[in-house]
Amino acid sequence: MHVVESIYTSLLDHFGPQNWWPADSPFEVMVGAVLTQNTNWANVSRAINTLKSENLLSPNLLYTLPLEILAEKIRPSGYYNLKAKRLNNLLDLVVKEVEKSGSLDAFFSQDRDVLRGKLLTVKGIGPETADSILLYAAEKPVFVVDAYTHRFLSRHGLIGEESSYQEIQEFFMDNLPEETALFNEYHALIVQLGKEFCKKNHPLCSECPLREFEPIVLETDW
DNA sequence: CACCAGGCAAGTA
DNA sequence: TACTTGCATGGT
Repeated sequence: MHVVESIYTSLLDHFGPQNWWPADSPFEVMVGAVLTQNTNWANVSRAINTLKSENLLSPNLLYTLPLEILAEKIRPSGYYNLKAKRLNNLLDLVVKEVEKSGSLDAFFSQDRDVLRGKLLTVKGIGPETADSILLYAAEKPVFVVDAYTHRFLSRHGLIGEESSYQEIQEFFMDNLPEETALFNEYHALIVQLGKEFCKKNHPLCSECPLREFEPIVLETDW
C-alpha cells in the first residue's frame, strides 16, 4: 500500500466524510471556485449568499451585471474588483459554450483535458481553480492541489518544498485509482486537515492525525 | 497590533 | 527563467 493511500485512510478515519463541495449547483461551484482564491471560505459564503438572496446566481444574469455592481455584490470575498473581472472572464466562456452545447451539463460532458484547456484560457483561472471546477462541478477525476496540500506533504518530507503543481498532482494521481469520488473526498479532507492542524506557522502537533507519518522541521516558515 | 485565508497574473532583472 | 508585487475583506 502506497503512503498516499495510508494517509487517506488516516484522514477519513479521523475526520469522516466531508460531503464536498458546499454548493447547491455546479454553477455555484464555479462561482465559489473563483471567489475562494486565497480567501477564507466564510467570506466567500457571505458573497454567495448575497447573490443567492438576490436571485442572481445564473450565468446570463451575472454576465449582464455591470462589473461595478458585481464587484459590490461579492465585496466580502476580498479582491472584489479583481474577482468581478475574473468571474466575468469565466462567464464569457460559459455563456458562449452553453449556447454552443445546449446546456452546462453538455459543456461539462466534454473530454476532461479538453475542458481543462478551455478553462485555463480564461484570465484569472489557474490550475487549482480549473481543477476545482473539473472535479466538483463537472465531476471529472482530477486531483486538486492547494497550499495545504503542498504544505503538509513538505512538512512530512514526502515531496520537496520546491515541487510544482503538476508534480504534486502526479504524486496523487500516479498512486491512486482514477475515481472522482476518491479525489473529491481526499482533497476535502486535506483542507480540513489544513484548517485544524496544518495552518501556516502552526507548530508540529501531537494531536495531528498524520503524526505517525514522520513530521520534519523545514527551513521555511511553512 | 500582526498575521492568515481552499491563487493568479503582471512586472522586473 | 526566477523572483517580487498587487489585489482586500473579515476572523483570530
